[in-house]
This record gives sequence, C-alpha cells and structure tokens, in this order.
Amino acid sequence: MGIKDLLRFMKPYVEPIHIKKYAHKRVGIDAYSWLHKGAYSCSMELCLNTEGDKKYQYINYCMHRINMLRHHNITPVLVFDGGNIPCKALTEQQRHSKRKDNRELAMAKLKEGDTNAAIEMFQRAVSITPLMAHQLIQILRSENIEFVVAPYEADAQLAYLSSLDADKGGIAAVISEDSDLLAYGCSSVIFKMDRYGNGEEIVIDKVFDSVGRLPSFLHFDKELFTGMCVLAGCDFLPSVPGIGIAKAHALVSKYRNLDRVLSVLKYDKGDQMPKDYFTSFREALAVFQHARIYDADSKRLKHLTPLGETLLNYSDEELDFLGPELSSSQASAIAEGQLDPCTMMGFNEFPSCNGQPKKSIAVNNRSMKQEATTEGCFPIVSSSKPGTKKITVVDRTKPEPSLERLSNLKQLISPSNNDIHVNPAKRSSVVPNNNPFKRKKESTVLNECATEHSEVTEVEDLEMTPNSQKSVESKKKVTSGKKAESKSESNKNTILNFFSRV
DNA sequence: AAGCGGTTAAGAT
DNA sequence: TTAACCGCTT
Repeated sequence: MGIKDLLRFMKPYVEPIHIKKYAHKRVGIDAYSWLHKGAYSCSMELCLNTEGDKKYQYINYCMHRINMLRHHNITPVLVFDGGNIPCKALTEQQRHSKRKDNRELAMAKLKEGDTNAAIEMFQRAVSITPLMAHQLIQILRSENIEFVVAPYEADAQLAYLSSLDADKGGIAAVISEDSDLLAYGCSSVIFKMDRYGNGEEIVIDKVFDSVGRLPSFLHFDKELFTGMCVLAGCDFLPSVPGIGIAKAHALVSKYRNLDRVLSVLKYDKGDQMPKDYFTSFREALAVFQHARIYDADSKRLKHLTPLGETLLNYSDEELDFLGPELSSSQASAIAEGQLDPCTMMGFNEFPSCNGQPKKSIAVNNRSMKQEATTEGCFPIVSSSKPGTKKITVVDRTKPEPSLERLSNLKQLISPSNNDIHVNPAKRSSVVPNNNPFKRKKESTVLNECATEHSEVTEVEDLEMTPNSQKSVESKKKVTSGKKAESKSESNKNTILNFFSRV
C-alpha cells in the first residue's frame, strides 16, 4: 500500500510527536485507516455479518480516537474514500482476491472447528464497506463531527484540505498510515498514531529545506518528489524492475526533470519497460497532482491542483483516468454521505425504490458491494416518499445481543417506551439498534410499514484517555431541536468502566 | 549498492 | 500486517 519503501527511506525526516502539538487546530483523518484497524477486533462478525454489538466495535475504536483528539482540543475532520479510480483497479482487484481467498480459508477453519485459526484468517479477509463507513458517518453527524466523503481517493481530499487555510476548512495535519499522502503533497502527515496520541510526523517543507541530511531533497520540489514516488512504485503503477525508492531518488536528484529521467530510463531499461510505461507514468503523476476532489465551498468537484496546459486540452473521456466527472448534486450528495459512492445509490432506501440511475463511476466497485446495496437499508426500513414525515421505530421483539458484555452499556439505553419521535428532517440519522454510543429513545409505529429503525436522540462523549481522569466535557447534541437531557454524571462512571475494559 | 524474494519477529485488537 | 534481516542477483 502506498509508495513502496517510502517511509523507510524517509526515516531521517521522521519526528516523534504527540498530537497535542495540534491543539486548537483542525486535523484531517484518513478514516479508512481507522476503520480498518477497528475492524480487526470484530473481523469474524463483519465477515459473517453476525447480528450483535460486536459487529460495531470498529465504531467504538474510531470514536475512542476521535474523543482522544477532542480531549486535546483538536478538531477532527474525517475523510472517507469515495469511488475507485481506473488506474487503481488492478491493485483493488489483487486485494479483493486475497481477501476472498482468506475468507474461504477462514470458512474452512470454521468448519473444522478451529475458531482461533478462523479469526486469524477473517482478520485478513475484512474489507471496509461503504455501509461501514456510512454507519460511522451517522454517529459523526449526531456528534457534530466534521466529515467529508471524497469523490475518489481520500488521500487526495486530505491533501486538498491540507492546502487550505483553517478558516476555509483547511487542516493543519493529516493522521494516516498511508505514505501516498506525501506523494499527494500533503504538508504534514502523522503516521502510526497510537491510542494516546503519540505518532511519527513528516513535514514536507522540512524535508525540502533540510541541509546536510541524507537523503537530500534540497533541489526537489513537489512535482519531483511525486515523480520519485511514482518511479518507486505506487498503487497506480508498479515500478520498472530494478527501480526502487533509492534509484528513483538518485535519478530525480541527478536529472531534476521527470522527462529527462524517463528518457534515461528508457535508454537503460527499455527492454524491461512496459510499452505504455511513459503514458502510465504521466497518468499516475497526474492523479497525484490533479486528482478530483470535492470543494465544499462551491459544492463542486475540482482538481487538487489546476490542470496544466496539456491536460486542459484533454477531452472529458481522456480525463476519465482521474475518475469520471460528477455533477454538483452527485458530488455533494456523496460528500455529505447520502449517496454510496460505489453504487451511486442512497443509503437509506431500498435499491428498488431509489430513483437514482446507477451510473458507473468506477471500473471496479468496492469489494463486498452487495452489502452496500442489499444491506445498505439495514436496519432501516422506512418510507421513501419524499416529504413524508418519518416515524421511527425500534423493534422491541428483537433481543439485545451480547447483553452480558454490555451490562453497563445497557444502562445507557433509555428505558422509556411509547415515546413518539417524529423527525422529518433527518432522513439519515439512523444508527444500528445496538449502537453503543447512543442512548436510545424508542418509538412506536404510527404509520407505514416501518419495522426496526432507531433514531439518534442523544450522544455521550466518552472519556477514554487512560492517562487522564479528567473527563472530556460532554457535548450534547440535539436532533430536530429536541433538547437532550443529560444523565451524564450518573452514567459517566459506567461509561468509564465500560471503556476501560475494552 | 540496491533490488528483491523469503523468513522471522513484533504489534495490534 | 509491517518491519527488519538475510542471501542471492543485477
């Protein structure tokens, strides 16, 4: 993943930092990396789609980290991946097939009765689905945490936000595990951040300005750096055999011009180079430089950096390697988490009653997209008539799963029955019935065919910083102007107890 | 000296 | 899954 060996190569420029360095700043988060780490603890449940609380532990993980950031007065901005771009199709395909193999191995182990071995395989089989992202997004909405779904690569969106001033929605740093961020020109990236906020930072300007440190980037600029990354091998294009990060750096240092590097490469390695390497290289470079990103200000797609003369002359089809252009309404519906960027269908509707045409926006849809379509409605079954007042309902017949694990958590759930909650505005503020971050108000059926469907009414901030006994100040959120009542003092200890055990 | 395949140890949840 | 290391090859 990312640029081959880049982080190892950049080791001399890595500085250990604590996230509190960014107190009172906005910090972007590559949501995929957290979702993926969080999914480890519930990989089997996710793969088998087992009903129960455990399946949602990845949300738990993400919220812990978000609350840690908030504890340090950092404003988190979560950025989710959107559709796949064509030149990443091969990488995606390889990952998908590996996961499929591991899934089959896991199922075999399960059949044998070797659960431990099965879990190990399931951990290699989990993929992050748009549905999982959507479920986290619903919590983020209710917690008023900023997020955006990128039209394509989250990394590109993060790099864009990194280029903006804070008052224009910009971010001061990015938390990620992916070295691609540097190739996209992100100014400050924090890798390997742990649960306490310790991480390793690379600041790109320090790299360019550093005198006497090796490897030297003194005569590099962003374009040369990105070129070096593409030469070394990235998700969009494998490297020419025999070229790794060190050779790529040496070539770019020596010639200081990517065209010259390419012609030298052709001369030296012409026989081992794919015929279309030159074209592929230019496209990969262009993705890193001019990826399509969502501009929240104009509510349109834009390019990460403006297209140069050559690319400006390209037709729409010729620019499709950046991912197809999207209309303003599509782009903003995706960005705001209402449209599944892979299927272009709404999250809260049945596929059958969704009027959106299924535009193919990507060569390869995400793996396990069937979850995103057929199960995207789970556990929501609500009216699709626009403008109709929605009545939300919790199915009381369904037992709460894993109650023994959630004995404390259960106390968070409001026992009040027959509490009708009409909420026409928030079509999408729907969370799983057993979302451990919510106290739920339950509603009765008033109309239509609604079945199980819970409505967010209140959110607790969760203290999880082990070093600190001070609680993060609880920020109560209100849906539809409904004031949330606080039971936080009586519940805080039980919350603390619960999360100290997790 | 660097790339690259293979192996092994450590880390996370 | 990554990071580090080994040994072989270019």
